[in-house]
Amino acid sequence: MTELSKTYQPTEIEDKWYEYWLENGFFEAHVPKEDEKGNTPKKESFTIVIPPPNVTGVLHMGHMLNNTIQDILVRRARMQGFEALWVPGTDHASIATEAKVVRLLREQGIKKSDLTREEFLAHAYQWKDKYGGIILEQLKKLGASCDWNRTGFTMDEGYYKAVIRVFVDLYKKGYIYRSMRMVNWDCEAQTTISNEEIIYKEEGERAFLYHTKYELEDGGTITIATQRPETIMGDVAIAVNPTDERFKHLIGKNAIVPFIGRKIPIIADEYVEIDFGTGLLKVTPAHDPNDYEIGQRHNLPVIDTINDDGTLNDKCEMPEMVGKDRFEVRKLITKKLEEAGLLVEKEEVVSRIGRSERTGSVVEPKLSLQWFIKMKEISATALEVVEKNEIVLHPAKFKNTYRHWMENVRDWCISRQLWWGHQIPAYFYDDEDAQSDNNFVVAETKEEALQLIKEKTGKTLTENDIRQDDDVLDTWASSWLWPIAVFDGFNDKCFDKETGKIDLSKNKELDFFYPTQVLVTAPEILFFWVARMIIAGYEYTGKRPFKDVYLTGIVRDKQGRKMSKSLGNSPDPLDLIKQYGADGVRVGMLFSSPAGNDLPFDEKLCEQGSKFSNKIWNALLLLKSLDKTNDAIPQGNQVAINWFEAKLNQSLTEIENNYKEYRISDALLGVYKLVWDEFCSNYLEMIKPAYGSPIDQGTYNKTIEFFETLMKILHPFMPFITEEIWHVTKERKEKEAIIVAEYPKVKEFDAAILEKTEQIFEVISQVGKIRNAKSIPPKEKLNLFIKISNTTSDFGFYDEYLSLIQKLAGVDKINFTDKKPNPAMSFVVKGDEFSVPVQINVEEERQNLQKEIKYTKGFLVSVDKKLSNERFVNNAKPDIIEKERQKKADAEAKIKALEEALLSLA
RNA sequence: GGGCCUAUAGCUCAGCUGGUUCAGAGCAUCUGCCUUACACGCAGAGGGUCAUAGGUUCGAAUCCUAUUGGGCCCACCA
Repeated sequence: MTELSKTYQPTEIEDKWYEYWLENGFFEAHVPKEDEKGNTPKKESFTIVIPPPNVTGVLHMGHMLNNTIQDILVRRARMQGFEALWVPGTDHASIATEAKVVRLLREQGIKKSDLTREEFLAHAYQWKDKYGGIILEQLKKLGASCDWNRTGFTMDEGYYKAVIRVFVDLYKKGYIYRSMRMVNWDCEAQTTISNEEIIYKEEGERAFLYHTKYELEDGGTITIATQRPETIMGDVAIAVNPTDERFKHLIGKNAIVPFIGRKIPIIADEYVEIDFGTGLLKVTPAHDPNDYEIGQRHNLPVIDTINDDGTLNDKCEMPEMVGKDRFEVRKLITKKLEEAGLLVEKEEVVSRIGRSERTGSVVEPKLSLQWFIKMKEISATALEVVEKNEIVLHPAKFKNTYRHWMENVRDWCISRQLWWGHQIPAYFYDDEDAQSDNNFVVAETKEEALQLIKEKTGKTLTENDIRQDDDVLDTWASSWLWPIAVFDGFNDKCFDKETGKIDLSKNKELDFFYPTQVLVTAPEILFFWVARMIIAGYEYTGKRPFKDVYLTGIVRDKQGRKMSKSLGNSPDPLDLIKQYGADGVRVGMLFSSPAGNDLPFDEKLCEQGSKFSNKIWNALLLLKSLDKTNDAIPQGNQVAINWFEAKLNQSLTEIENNYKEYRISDALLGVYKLVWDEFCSNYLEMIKPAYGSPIDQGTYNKTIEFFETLMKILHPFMPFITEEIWHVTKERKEKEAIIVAEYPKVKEFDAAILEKTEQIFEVISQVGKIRNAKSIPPKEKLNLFIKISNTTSDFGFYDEYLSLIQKLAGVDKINFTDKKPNPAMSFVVKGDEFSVPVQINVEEERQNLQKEIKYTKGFLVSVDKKLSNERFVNNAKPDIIEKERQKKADAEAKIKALEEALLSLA
């Protein structure tokens, strides 16, 4: 055996064991094979799919927390005998990645607009291959026991196919439709931009509210306020709040658009705020998202007066404005209004104006045709199963949030004007007959598309005649299939080409590993991702995708700020691992991390974690240093063994309960206390022989057994150090590793032993206090006198504990007596009086005793009062009344003992 | 603006269906100790009228109402 280091040195050990686990295939999971008789072994699966990090991502503290929790759960399941699988992978993250690639290309002097789609994608893939796997490599340092053979990516060939197949399927089922929607248009770059690419100035920007007069058809005028007079020509209505007394009489009348003379109705709509502006809103559906919705509600026409480049078109009916930029037109119109005496007021306001991140130009809301999924019907089950706890959210408070969202679910816009992603499988053809926007078909491939067009129109076209939709799908429209698609869930075997039906029951992998057990993710994507996975899960498998959802919190810095790259307040996880060891960091993060609560991160927690590693290491050093004898187990050790056996099982019961409720932090704290306080501080001190003395083999064996059990319980939290210790305590056979060792099962325990021993610990602790108070050094042995005055106890009670009391309290002699020594300090435990002869200040001692008597008497009075209250006795449950009676008896015994002690002082 | 959550020691949190063994834990703080596994340690101590105001009850940190503070999600102001 090599020499063990004085303190725990994680780095080498971690690399060694991770390598060992990989080599032995311990992370791999397989569908159980049939034997010759055709029987499959009974083994249940336990599956977790990783929330795939963005390919753009670098490991941050949020990942650390999230993946540590997953690793804990999967390691424990593995030890419990499940076929445990943790599937890793990454998400293509269309918006984030495309933005990154665009930026990188720009730095190289390449404009996206100069590239073809194919060229751009080639760059993007290059980028993905270079950086996409970094985060997974980093996870290995953390100890993540993923089955790396199964690493997935949302744009893998099979996955891509799955996404397209599902799109086609949903389209056929009538869930997907096209509709107009406002997008954010960058007039300069001539492209749509996502919400994430819009920047707002923190303090807002100066703008004007133009109060403008409109004439009424029946005479008279009204004044509306607008920030965008250049859109007046697109007005189709004036809206007022239906409860606004000032304008009620106008509803149903017509107003006249200035300059062009169009008659537009005055309508009532709740959206209008009475107090804002003049309370009258001009409705321009083509140029404002809210106006568009009002227009939809009231069946208003849409007049789009602005071109893609931001200039006005002829729809504005003012020839002199056509071709001029919208901002120039704003000035011109304002001037015209002024000249015509229609501009009542130019009010200065501060407004949030969205600008394109790429060009800085003001974002123009623009109507365009987008793809949507109808959500109401398809999501009904997803709401129900969470309501009925078939899928359980942890913590449960998120159920409310989930319900609210699902009850108000809106149709999901799934098209994005990007290139990096799954290109929408819709194919357009020229059709001079087609009036509407119906000149397309949806199909998995071009060939199928041509076939469908033939069926639809009777025309035979070639590939060159059709054009695939340029847009790609929203990232979530691919990741919502993650728990299914990672098992190649939508492969050709599960697809009937004839009928076009998807039947996933034919997939053996899926059949075994799905549904997964638990999803560990952040609450902010509860709707984006979790809800949609539930929807897709039921739609395609008829089963829930997971049983439990563990929602982690956000990792924050000490000042409570979210950790982010831009703030630079996030420590590098790999540095932390180097410094504190992976085990230390894992444990450190979980110390303060209840489900759903934010984690205020402090490196001190990691330090605490590494100290814990060291503590465990030292317990090992102690055990390894002992010589053994063949002596019988002495009584004191036997008592210690019996006690720890019970304590272990008591703690394990609590730990298991915490796991059941996904209270991982509490489970960890339970293990921590069991190892540190109960095993190290109590048990080892009880059985530890004097320096240089050997230990009997029986106690030693039992102790190693305990230690190993503790290591098993600890393994999911601290995989590396436990594996190391496992191999140091004993010679192990090949593949006999703790990672696949059997997890301890909860056993019954003797509560009476625990109670009795607690009482002894109390005595030892009280003696320690006297020692502390009198500054008596540990080496100096004390005398202890026990005066039994309680009927519930007798001298025999202490017999088997005498040697332990002597050892742990540093007591030389224990004397049973009915008279206490004088002078001495005393204390009372369960009615028995203990005294240690020391010099005392009689007056001080008397005051202490009197104080305690007074307190206990006060306590007794309150109990008595309660017991003599008829309404209490009549209303309270019997067991509670019994408890009160017990309290009364205990208090009375204590008072008696204390009073005797007080008397003997004199 | 709509909805939801939350308020307990300096910090992070437990406290399940109301009952003074429920006022707790870990960390931090303070005081002793180099007692041969561990000073990355050991032994102790202090610290909260359970946000505020009402109410229900024999009894409330625990249930109800209001107020105030904190957080989250969604929608975002012509």
